[in-house]
Amino acid sequence: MATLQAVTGMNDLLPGDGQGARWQRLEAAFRESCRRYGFAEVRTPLCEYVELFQRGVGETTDIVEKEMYTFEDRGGRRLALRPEGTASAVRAALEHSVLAREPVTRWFYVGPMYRAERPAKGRYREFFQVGVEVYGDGSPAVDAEVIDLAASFFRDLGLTQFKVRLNSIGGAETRARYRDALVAHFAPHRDALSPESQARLDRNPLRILDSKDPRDHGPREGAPSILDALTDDDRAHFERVQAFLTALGVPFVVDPTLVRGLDYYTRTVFEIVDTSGALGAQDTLCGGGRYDQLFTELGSAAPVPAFGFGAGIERLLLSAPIPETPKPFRVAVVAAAKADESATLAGVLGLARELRAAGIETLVDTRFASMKSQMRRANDLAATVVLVLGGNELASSTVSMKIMATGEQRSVTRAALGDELAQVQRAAAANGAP
RNA sequence: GUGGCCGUAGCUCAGCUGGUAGAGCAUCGGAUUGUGGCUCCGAUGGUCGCGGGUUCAAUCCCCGUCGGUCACCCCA
Repeated sequence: MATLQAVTGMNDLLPGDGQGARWQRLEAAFRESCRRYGFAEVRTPLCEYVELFQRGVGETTDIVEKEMYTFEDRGGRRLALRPEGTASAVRAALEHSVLAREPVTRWFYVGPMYRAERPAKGRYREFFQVGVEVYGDGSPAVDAEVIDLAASFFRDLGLTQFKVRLNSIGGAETRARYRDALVAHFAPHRDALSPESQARLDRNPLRILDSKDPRDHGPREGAPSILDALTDDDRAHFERVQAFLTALGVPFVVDPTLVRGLDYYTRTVFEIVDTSGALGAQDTLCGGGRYDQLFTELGSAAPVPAFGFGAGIERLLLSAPIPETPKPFRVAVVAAAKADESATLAGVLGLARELRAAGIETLVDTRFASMKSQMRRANDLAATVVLVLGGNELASSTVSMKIMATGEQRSVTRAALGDELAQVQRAAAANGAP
């Protein structure tokens, strides 16, 4: 390629393609949900020491093993672009002893994440996530409340076709037991498994369960369910999560094969998948769960229960019918190109500054181009009103005010302009949407 | 990372069995010498993704490469 281009899998968002407003509305809706549920924003660097993700997300996960952007800084330190948000947030909470100051921490974040995967629809190398985290409260009520937050946020975006999938992978004891049971089940079928799953059998047998390779379907028949391996405590926790969700009226389906690809999860795991088909294979809108061991793994002396989720903005935008924003009241000031250029443009700038100081969105056309051209541009930019300033107007301290919707135009004195515009704005608001 | 499909004007695309390119929209100008939208007329705009090969001749066939897309993998 002769011309410079953006890095593979990383996108520009340009004004005018209609997407910027949708991003802003989505983020606003998320912040509003977080406000209602009592979460506050945390911002962390998008770069961390590699070790954080190795210890936090897990050495053997695909994310850490083959998808992380890592590099050395000038001091030879090993850094990584964050592949997800939770490890950084926990690091920040620990580093600043946040839980020494409050019993429960509720954070949300919005920002870019980086994974060097092959790009596809709804999957990019730089992608944006929103997410929430709760630290310090191990109650199953937190699990249900946060899942409710996610579902409620999605409904606010106008999403109706989605499904909450829920599972419990228990704590360390449960997982050790279940791992043994799984290995015992799959070992006799080892040769029938896909090559990937044969490797998983040794490293992370749980992942065989959600393999989509048809070769793994047969051996999977009759495999033990993790739900049967839960300890009494883990089972009680899971049952209470379900009871709380039912009480909240959040529909969900329990799927014992749901396993997440990050090592830090314990007990509750969930994801919300899009069922509209708008996303193809990348149908996971949001994923999360409980990670009661993560603080300890990152060096916390005391264990801290934690729960959270992350959701992909690009994917939400692909399936959310976020409506267009209504047209704002907007004034364009235009120079009649017949008078003296400097005097007229000075007048245009002065008038525009006056309007802007009054809080009115004001566009100027300083090209000193033909009236036709300027009017056309004002129309393209969806100006509600165009104010024309030329030799005549300057001489008489007036402006020509044209209301674009009706084509009506009249001369208005500078003194009366404020009131006249306010009147037009009221009329436009009355005519326009809601 | 593996496989399939696709890369032609700013955008969406057409281009026959190989003979060096077109439309619509957009942009600019004019019809309307200080007035938008609709209509009409005109203009600008392309190393046919890039590199190599076959051929008298390649947008077209072959190979490579870059990018996109779909599936797998994985995941948000």
